[in-house]
Amino acid sequence: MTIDRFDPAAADPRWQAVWDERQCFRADDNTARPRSFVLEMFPYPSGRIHIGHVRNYTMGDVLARTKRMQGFEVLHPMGWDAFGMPAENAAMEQGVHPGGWTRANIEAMKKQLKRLGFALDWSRELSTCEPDYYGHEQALFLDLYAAGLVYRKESAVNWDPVDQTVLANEQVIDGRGWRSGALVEKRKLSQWFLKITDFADELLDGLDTLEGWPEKVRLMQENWIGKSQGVEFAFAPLVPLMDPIRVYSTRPDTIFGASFVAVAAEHPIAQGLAATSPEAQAFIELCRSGGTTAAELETAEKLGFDSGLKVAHPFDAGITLPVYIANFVLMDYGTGAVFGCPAHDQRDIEFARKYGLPVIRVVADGDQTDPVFTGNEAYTGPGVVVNSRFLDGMTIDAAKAAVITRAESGGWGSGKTVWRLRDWGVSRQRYWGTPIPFIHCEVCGIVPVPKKQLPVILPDDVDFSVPGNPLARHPTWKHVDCPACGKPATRETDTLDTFVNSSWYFLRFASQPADRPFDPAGIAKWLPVEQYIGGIEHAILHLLYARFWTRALERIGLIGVKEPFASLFTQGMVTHETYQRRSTTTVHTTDASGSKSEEMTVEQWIEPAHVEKREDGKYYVKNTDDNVIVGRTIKMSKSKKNVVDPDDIIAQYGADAVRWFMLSDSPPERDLPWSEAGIEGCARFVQRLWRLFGQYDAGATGEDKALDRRRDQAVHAATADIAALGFNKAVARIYDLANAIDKARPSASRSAAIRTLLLLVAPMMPHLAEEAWAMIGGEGLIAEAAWPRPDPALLIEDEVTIAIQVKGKLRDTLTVAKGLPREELEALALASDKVQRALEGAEVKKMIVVPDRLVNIVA
RNA sequence: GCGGACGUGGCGGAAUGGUAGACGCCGGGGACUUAAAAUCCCCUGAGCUUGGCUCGUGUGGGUUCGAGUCCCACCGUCCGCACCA
Repeated sequence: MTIDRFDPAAADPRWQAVWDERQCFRADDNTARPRSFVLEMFPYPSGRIHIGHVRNYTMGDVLARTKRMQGFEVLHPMGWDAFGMPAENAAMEQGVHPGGWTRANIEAMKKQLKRLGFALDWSRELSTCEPDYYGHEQALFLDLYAAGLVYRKESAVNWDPVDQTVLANEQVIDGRGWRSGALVEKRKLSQWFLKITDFADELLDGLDTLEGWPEKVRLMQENWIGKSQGVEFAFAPLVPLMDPIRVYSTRPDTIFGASFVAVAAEHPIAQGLAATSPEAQAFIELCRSGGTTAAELETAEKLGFDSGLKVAHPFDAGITLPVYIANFVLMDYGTGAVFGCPAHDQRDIEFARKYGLPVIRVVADGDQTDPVFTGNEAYTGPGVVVNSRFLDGMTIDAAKAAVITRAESGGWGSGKTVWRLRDWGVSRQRYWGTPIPFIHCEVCGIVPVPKKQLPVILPDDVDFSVPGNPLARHPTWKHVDCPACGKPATRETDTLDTFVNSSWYFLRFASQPADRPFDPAGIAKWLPVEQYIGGIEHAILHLLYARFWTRALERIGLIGVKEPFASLFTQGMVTHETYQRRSTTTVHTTDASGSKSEEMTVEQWIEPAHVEKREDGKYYVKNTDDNVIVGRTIKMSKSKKNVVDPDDIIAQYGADAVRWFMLSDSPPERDLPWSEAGIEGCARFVQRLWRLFGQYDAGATGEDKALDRRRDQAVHAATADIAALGFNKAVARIYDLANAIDKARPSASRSAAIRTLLLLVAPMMPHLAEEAWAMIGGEGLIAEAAWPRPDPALLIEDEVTIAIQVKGKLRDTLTVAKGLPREELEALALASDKVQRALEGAEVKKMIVVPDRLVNIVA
C-alpha cells in the first residue's frame, strides 16, 4: 500500500536523522576510492541563511551526492567565516558579546542548513573565531614572517576620528565614515603587510593553468594584478641643485613627441614648491579636494600648474620641457611623474590643448606623417615611428626596445615592470579577529610570540561602550614579558583582516590535527578542491588571497600544491520582483514664509508575503484595496523588502521542492527569479514523482524498447549535464523521462525506468528519494546506491527523423531507418508530395545530404 | 574611456552551422466532483484567404546549399575596472 501524498514535514527530519546517525557523508581519509573535494564558499554567520546560500549549497550538494553515487570518496565540508565587523557592531548596538552573538548565529544557521538535507561532513566543521582555528593561523603567520613574507611599514589608512578605527575603502562613502558620518582622515599608521607582490608574476602566470575557472574571473584577476612593462628614466633639471625627475612610461617610443613633464600633487617637487609658493599650495589643495568617484573622475577637467621649472630632453639637452603639477597624475603609481606626449595619449592632448603646449606626431597614422598634429583625439593605434631622429621608420615595439637600450647604456634609465597589485595590509584595529602574534619590546623591538605560547587568545572581558579597539585599552591583556629578554613588553593589539581567515580554511578542512595547522599528507590527499562554488563578488579579493596563501605555503615547503581550486563556478543571484505601495500624504512644513501644507507622493516597499494577485490580474496589498506597483526584478535585499525567508518556504513546501526550484529553469551562472508560481510548480512535481514512484511494480513483465531507450538517453544526458553543472538542463531531462514513463503502459521496462528516475532525482530531492527507495524495497540508502549507467547500445537510435528542405526551407520530414544510404534518402525526398509542390517543377541543381539528419534540395 | 557578458514566445529558458522555441511557469478549453481543492487530458510564437501558407531569435549587411549559432557594423541591457602613464 502506498500513501497518496509525500509529507516533507515528517519525511525530511526523519531522513536527516538517519544520515546523521549513519555518518553517511563523513569523508574517509584512508579510502581506496578515487577522491573528490567539493566545496562551497563558507558563510559569514550573520544570523540567518539567505536564499543565495540555499542556491549555492544546493548546487554543491547535487555535485557531492552525485559524485558519491558514482563511487567517489567525497569531501564536502562546512564551516563558518566567523570573525568580522558585524559582530562588533552588534556588540556596540545591542550590548551583547561578539563571541556569544556569533556562536548563537552559527547554531541557528546550522539548524537551517540541516533542514535542507545537505550531504555535509559535519565532523570537520570549523569556525574561524575559535582558538583551535585562529591559533593555527597565528602559527602560519609566524612561518610566513620567518620566511620574510610578512613585514611592517608605515602606511596611510582611512581613519574615522569618531569611531577611532581604520576603515576599509568600501566603508568610506563620499569621504565620510559609513557609521559615524565623520570626515575620514588619512593617517599614517604602522601596519602589518603580506608580500603578495612577491608572487605577482606567479599569480598572473598561474591564471593560464586554471582552465576550470571562468574566463571572466581570470581576466578580472589579471587586470587587478595589472602588469605593465615600460621604462623608468630621469629628466635632468636645468637648475643644477635640483634632483632629476624620474618618470615611468609604457610608451618610450613616443619620447620625441614629449612636450611637458607632469608630477602628482603629492610629489616631492610639488611639495617643495608649495613651501615657497602660495599659488602652488592652493593648486595642490584643489587637487586634493577633487572627488574620487568614477563619475567625478570621468568629467573632471585636466588641470595643471606651471611650476616654472624646466627639464632637458634625455636625447637632446637643447630641447627643454616645462614641468607642471597636474591633477591627473597619481603619486602611488609608477614614480608619481610622467612625460606627456599629447599626440598619442588622450589625457595628454586634453592637457596640452588647454595650456597651449606643442602636439607633435611621432607615430604615423596610415600615411599621415605631418609633425603638426591636428584635432583633439590622440592617435593610439599602430604605425611607424616618424619625426623621431634615430627611431624613424621603426615599429612601435622596435622603437621601445631601442629607447630602453640607449637609456640603459647611457645610465639614465632602464626597462621596468610596474604592477598595480599592492602588498596586502592585514592590520585591523578591531577586537573580533585573529590577534597578530607579536610582542613590542622596548629593548628587543618586534618579537614573534614563541610557537609554544600559541594560541594568543582573545580576552573575553572587553568593553564596547566607547569607540576604538577594546584590545588596546584592555587593562591587562596586552601586558606580557618579552619572550627574548624577559622585560615588561606589550602585545600587538591589531588583529588580522578577516580575508586571512578564508585564505586557508580549505586546507584545514582536508586535514585538522590538533597540534599543527594541517598535515601535508592530508593536504596531498584532497587538494586541490575539485569544484569550488561561490559568488562572483569574491572574484578578486578572496580568490586572489587564497591563491596567494596556497602559493606562499607551498614556497616555504608546508604543502605541495600551488593552486587551491582546480575548478571555480560563480553562481548567479536569486532575484525577486519588487513591490511598492504609492500613497499621497499631506506634509506640513513651517518656514520663514509661514506654514503650509503640501500633497506628497510616498512610495513604500511591500514584502512579497503581503502582496496578492487578484482576479482582475492586478496586484494588491493583502486585505486592503491598495494597488501595488510591480517593480523590477532585482537581487533580494532587506531595504527593498523583496526577500523570502528560507525557513518559511521550507516549512511550506518542503526541502526538496526548494532544492528543485534552485536547480530548475535558470542556468546556474545566471540570476534566478524567485516566484510563488514557480515554487508551487516544484512542490506539485514532488507529489507527481511520489505518485509515479508508487506505481513501481517489481513483478511487472514485458519489454518496452522505446522506453528503455528513453531511459538510458536521459541517464546519459543528465549525467553529462550535472558534470557540467548544467542543472537546469538535467532537470529538463528528468521532466522528460517522467513524462515518458507517465504515458507508458505497465511493463518490466516501465518499472526499471521508474527505478532509474528515482536514482536520477536522488541528489536533487534526497528526502523524497530515500522515502521512495524504502517504499520500492531498494537496498540500503539511496544516498549510497550506485548511479545508473546507460547501455551504450540503447543510446543509438534505430530510426531517425530526416528534415527535408527545399532551398534551405523545411518542407517535410521523413522517419527512416538509421544509416540509410545517400541515394535512397535523395529518392525518398524527391518522392515527397510537399517537396514536389515546393519545387513547382523547377530543375533540381544539387542535393545536399547529411546522413541521418537532412536533405536539402537546391533548385 | 577600457575590458567582459548578454539580447530567442506573456515569463524562466532549450538548440555539435542542419526540423527554432525542448523542459518548466503563466494562460485557455475539457474530464472527474453536489461543489471546491487535488488530479488527468487537450491547446498555447505571430499573422493569414487556416487540410495549408507567410513571417519570426535586438537592427543592418555578409559568408554558406543552409545562420539563433560564424564574420563586419550598429543599437540596447548588465557586470567589472579606471585619470594606471
